[in-house]
Amino acid sequence: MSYTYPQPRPAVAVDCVIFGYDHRQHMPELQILCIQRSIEPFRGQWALPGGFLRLHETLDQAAARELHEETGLESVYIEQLYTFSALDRDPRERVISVAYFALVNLERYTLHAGTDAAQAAWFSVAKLPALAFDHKMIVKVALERLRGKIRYQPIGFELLPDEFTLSELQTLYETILERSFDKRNFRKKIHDYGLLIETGGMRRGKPHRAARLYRFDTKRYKALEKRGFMFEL
Amino acid sequence: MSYTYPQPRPAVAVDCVIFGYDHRQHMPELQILCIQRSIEPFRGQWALPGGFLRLHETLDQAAARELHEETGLESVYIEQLYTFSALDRDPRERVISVAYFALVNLERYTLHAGTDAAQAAWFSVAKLPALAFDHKMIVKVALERLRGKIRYQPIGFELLPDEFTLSELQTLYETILERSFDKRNFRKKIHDYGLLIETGGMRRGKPHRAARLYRFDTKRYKALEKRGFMFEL
DNA sequence: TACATTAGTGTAAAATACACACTAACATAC
DNA sequence: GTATGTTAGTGTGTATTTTACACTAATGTA
Repeated sequence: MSYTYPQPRPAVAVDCVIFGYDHRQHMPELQILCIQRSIEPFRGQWALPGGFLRLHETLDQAAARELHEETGLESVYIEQLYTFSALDRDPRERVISVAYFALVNLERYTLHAGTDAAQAAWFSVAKLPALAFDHKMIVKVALERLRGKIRYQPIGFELLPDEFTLSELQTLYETILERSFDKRNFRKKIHDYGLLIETGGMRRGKPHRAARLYRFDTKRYKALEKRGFMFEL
Repeated sequence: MSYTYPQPRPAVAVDCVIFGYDHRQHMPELQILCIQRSIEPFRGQWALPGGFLRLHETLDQAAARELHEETGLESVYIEQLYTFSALDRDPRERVISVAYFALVNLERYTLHAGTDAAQAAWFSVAKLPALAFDHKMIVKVALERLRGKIRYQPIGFELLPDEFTLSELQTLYETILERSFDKRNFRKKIHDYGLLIETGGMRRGKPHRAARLYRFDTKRYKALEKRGFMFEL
C-alpha cells in the first residue's frame, strides 16, 4: 500500500528524552535512556527512543506509546519539548522530529533489555555516548528545559517515588541544578509551601538516623496554582 | 506532479501568533494579527496567518516566510511555541501545526491590506473574533507563554521601538501582565540591571514634560546571560 | 556499647521588595 | 506670556525574604 499527495511531505517522527533518576544511589546522577539502533541509518549507534507518528494518534499519544514500548511504563510524566526540523537531520530524507521529555523514577522500573529487539541502556547525562541524528542537540534542549522548569514547577517529584525523604528531595534538586542548597533553608522553604504530607512512615535500613517520609500534595498544589500561587525553589 | 510514500503522512503546517503592540496609543493593548480566509475550510472566517511547510525550508524559515508574507516585515523576534496535533483539528485531513509566536512593534509597521489577496487585521487579545481550526487554543498557549516569558527574559523590548521611554516600557509590562507596577520601584529595578543606555534623545510633542529615551543594551545582556545572570521583573 | 553517618532543628544579619508624595518640564489654551 | 493640565523624574523607611551558620538525635554496624 502506498500514499500519494499533491505536495511533498516530510516524515514526522517523535523522539523522547527519558530522564531517569535513582534516589537510592549514593551519588545519584540524572540519566537518559538510549537505545542502540538495529537498522540503518546510524546502525549500531546509540539514539533516543523514537519512531514515526501514526495517523490515528496525536503526538502526545505517539510519545506515550514510544515511552511504553521502550520502558514498559505507563502514566509517567511526559511533555512536549520542541520540534526539530534541520534539513539534513536525517540522511535518508526530510524528517521533522517532535521531541518530548519524560521523567521516570528508576525505583519503579528496571530495564528489561531487548524489548524491541533493540538494546536499551541508561547513561548519565555527564557521560552520554555519541548519539545519532541531531539527538545530542535534543538532549541539550531537554536539559535546559528541565533545569529551567524544575525551579518554577514542582515536577521534580516525578523523579522520586511517591514517598520520599526531604534529603532525597534536596539531593534531587542539587543533582539536577548542579548546585548545593543549605539544608535548613531548603527544608524551611519546602515546609512553608505546605505542599508535602507526612505519611507517618520512615525510611530505615541505613546505619544512621531514620528519615520521615512525605508525599507531594498534588490536589493542594493544583488548587493553589489556580489562585495564582507560584512554586519556586 | 504527486508524491508517494509507503506510509501515510500528515500535512505539516506552520501558524504564527503575531503579537503587535503600539506604544503610541493612549491605552495600548496587545494585539494579534488575523487574516480572513479566502478558501475553504472556514472560508470567510478569521484565522492565524499560516501555511504549509515546504520541503526545502526549516520550520523557522517557514515561520519567518509566513510572517514576511503577511506583514512585509523581516528580522522580527520569532520563536517556536508548540506543535498541535489533535486528530480533528483540520476537517480536510490530518494536519499537524507547528505554532510560532512573533513580537512586532507597530510603529515600524502599518498594515498594507490585501497582501495575499487575504484581508488582514489586528485584533486586541481581549476582543478576538472566532478563529478557525484550533487557533483559539493556539492563541491561549501563546499568551501564556508570552506572559510567562516576559518576566524572565527581556523580550518585551521587541514590542517597542529601538528607543523608548521608561514609562512606555512600564506601560508595556502592565499591559501584557495585566497588573500595575509602582513607578519608582519599576524604574529602580530596571535601572539597577544596567541594561538600558540613555540615548540622549527626548520624547517630545506631548503637552507635558518630555521623557528621556533609552535603548536596550543587547550586547551587555548577552554577556551577562552567559555568566548566569538572570533578568527578572 | 562505641562509632560513623545522616536527620532534624532556630536565629541573627543582610539583601530585597514594597509603599509612598512631591517637584520639574512641556504643550496648549487663553 | 501666563495659567493649566499632564506626565517625567526622584529617595527613604519598613516589611519581607533570603542567607549563613552548628549542634543534638537516631540508627545500623562493628
